[in-house]
Amino acid sequence: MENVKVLIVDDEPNIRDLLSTSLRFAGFSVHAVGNGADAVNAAEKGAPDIILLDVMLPDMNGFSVTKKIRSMGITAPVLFLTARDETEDKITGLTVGGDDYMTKPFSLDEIVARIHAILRRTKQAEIEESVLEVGEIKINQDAHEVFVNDTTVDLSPTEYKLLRFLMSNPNRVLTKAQILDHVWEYDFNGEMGIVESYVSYLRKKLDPLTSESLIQTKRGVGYMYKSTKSAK
Amino acid sequence: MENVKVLIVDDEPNIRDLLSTSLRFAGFSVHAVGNGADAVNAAEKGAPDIILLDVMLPDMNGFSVTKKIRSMGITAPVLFLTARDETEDKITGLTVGGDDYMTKPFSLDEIVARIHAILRRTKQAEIEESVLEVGEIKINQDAHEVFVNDTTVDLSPTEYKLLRFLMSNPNRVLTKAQILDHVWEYDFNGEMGIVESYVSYLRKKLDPLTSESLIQTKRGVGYMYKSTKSAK
DNA sequence: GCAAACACTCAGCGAACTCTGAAAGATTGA
DNA sequence: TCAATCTTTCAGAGTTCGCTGAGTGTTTGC
Repeated sequence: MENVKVLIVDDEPNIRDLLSTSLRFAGFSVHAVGNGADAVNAAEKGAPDIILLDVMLPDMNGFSVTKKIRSMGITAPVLFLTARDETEDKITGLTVGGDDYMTKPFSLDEIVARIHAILRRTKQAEIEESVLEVGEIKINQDAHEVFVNDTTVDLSPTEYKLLRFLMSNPNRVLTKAQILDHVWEYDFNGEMGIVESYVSYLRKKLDPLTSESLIQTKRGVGYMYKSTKSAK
Repeated sequence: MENVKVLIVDDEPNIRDLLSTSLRFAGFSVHAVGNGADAVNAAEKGAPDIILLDVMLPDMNGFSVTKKIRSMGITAPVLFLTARDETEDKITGLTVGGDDYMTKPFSLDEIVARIHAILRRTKQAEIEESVLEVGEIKINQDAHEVFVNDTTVDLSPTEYKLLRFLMSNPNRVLTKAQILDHVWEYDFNGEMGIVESYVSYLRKKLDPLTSESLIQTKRGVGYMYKSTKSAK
């Protein structure tokens, strides 16, 4: 999946930085701009594979940007970023074809997952796997389904995101701060105690079905999802 | 991994010196500045591989510095240094991408370990190994796990740090003062007796599993981790 | 509009950890 | 050999850390 080019369009520098840093680290090639005109320009010159587009821009709205881009023959899918209170129909009107949308504030892990999902859908002949299987647990990311030894487990959205983040970093200690930054929305400013709570919830649901406790506590450091099979 | 350039940004001269000396000794190429403006400048000119950045600076805070640096296209990971009591609220969003944070006061060994971890994560195609194996003992630094002849050993955080420090200087006598300076936080003002205590704890856990006592006492001098097998 | 599910906070308990001091043991030099 | 010094070990006080259940407010689905 190497060398996927992402174009980020958002007028808030904070969000732009957050996304740039985060997606670059996730292995994407990133270009970020702050308004619609630049976006059209960058889309033409940069040939992005996917576009993250804020719906509310200073010069033109996301709908106009998309229309302009599409009229130029650019078919890259668009992931719209929209405030939670935008009207439902306005959003649905935007998401045609391979497009999708996310409401602000989002969590970084979720954004990465969504991008992968979109790329998977558009470039269908893809090596990318939507199933994440580590140890005894299997996650179907398309269906948001979790299986422990082929038994279905019901998880709340937050529990699901937490588990997915832990499982995508097996055998590596993740600090509560890292977990908070990736799983919770970027403007969350509560305490880290919530991570403990959700780990507790997860264990209560998962442990009865597994042979050993899969989420380990590393006191003073953080948590680790353990997979005995093939370290690395 | 040679010739890694570290940029240190802290307004307290004591900390700056402490870090400079210590990191230089650890094999890094170091440049240190005392305020945000100089930091931005040095980041541009010096092309550092990693930046140690105090969150509280006289002229601008660490986030502004990061933002400015990132907007200049510099992607070097940042290790934030922050006071322990400003953690909770200010820490959110810090561990994005390859970035990380440490609370003051820190221990020097921990800082070095953290820098290595970050470099390992960011430059993924790296020779750097997260596994430290000397003699019969093996440490997986990602998982914070210790094995003696493939048997897991549970260590407390301090025991772990002490062992790691000893193992990273095999066949070399370390004085109690050195150990205190590297393993304990820099403002620790207790007695050296604590080193003796923790060596004792370590031996009690490790010796039953090894063929010979691995931590040797050099009376009147200090301690040494012995490795019969070709050091280095 | 109601009930169920969910997100989050908080406080209390128990366990783990850090550190100190003191006693017992080992080593050294005279 | 003896005394002084250094080292080891241990018990215990004080603290921190993590887990969990109870409770509140919010969202979701019927």
